[in-house]
Amino acid sequence: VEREELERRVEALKATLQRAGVRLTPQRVAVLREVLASEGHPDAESVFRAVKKHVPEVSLDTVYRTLWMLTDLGLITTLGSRQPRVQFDANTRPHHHYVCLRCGVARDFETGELDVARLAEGLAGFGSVETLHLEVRGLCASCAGQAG
Amino acid sequence: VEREELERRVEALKATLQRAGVRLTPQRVAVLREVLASEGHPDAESVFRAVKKHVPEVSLDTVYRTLWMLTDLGLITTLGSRQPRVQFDANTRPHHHYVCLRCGVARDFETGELDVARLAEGLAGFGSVETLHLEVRGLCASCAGQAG
DNA sequence: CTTTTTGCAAACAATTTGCAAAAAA
DNA sequence: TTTTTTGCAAATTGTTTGCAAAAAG
Repeated sequence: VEREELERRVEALKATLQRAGVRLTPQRVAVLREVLASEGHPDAESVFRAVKKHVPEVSLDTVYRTLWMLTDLGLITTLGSRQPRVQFDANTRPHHHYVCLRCGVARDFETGELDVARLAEGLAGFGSVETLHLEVRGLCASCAGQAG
Repeated sequence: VEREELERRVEALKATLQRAGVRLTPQRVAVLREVLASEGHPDAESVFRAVKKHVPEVSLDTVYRTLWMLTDLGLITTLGSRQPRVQFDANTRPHHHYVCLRCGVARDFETGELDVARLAEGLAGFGSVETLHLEVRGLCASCAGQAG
């Protein structure tokens, strides 16, 4: 991401946040600039380190708060499931998971959609392909029935 | 899973473990029976509660140790990535992740393999489909280059 | 008997929270 | 000047670890 394009995205995000009624503090602007500038998939700590270079008095919890706020607004996402505990799975057949965004329940399903061989071919430049994990998230029937 | 089929699986697993040189303590047998019996995707705590009914003196850390041992042997798996920290992602385009099993580096990729509409159709019984997250795990080129 | 495994209690690491002071609107 | 946000420090939560006693082979 080149500097000019980055600034364009920062300004766009700032506008979106203001429209959402979010106060633009220097800390928040610094955090969002760093996430947008990050090539990879930074954790809170590394965003924190990057932000501190420009706003030395920032605290780690503000970085967390800002990152989750951006996530809640759908402006960034997180890798992996957001379940706080490890979940084990004794199903040894190849399968995938449907996870409810509200109650967290996870159900197994199988699909013929994924051609492992074709995927592995496309990803050959990255490395070997050992396993595939498809997670579909949505509102489960039971949760959809309740208000919300 | 009916009782008879369950016992068959328990015995099969016990045999596998012995072949792997693992000592069959009552705690371990109870843990593996509970994981096999579990319909869903239990966390360590709920396996712990179930095991305690039969082996009251069992401790939570033994449950963890046993579950991870089964995982290491490839006999069960875990849901979600096993990264200890949340990773944020500012890439707003629909994309998927290739994650290295050794170094944990995550790279984005896109694919035309997944037909969201068709998937949503197949999963209609579970609930709505909001997002898809495909995670491919393997050994990245850089890690494959090193010994191991 | 020798080696591994257990239960306990304490340690850990990532993340979250309560709150008074500081900053935004 | 009213409301939100911050930084700090302490709390919380899920998981792991060191160790002496107990159990497995």
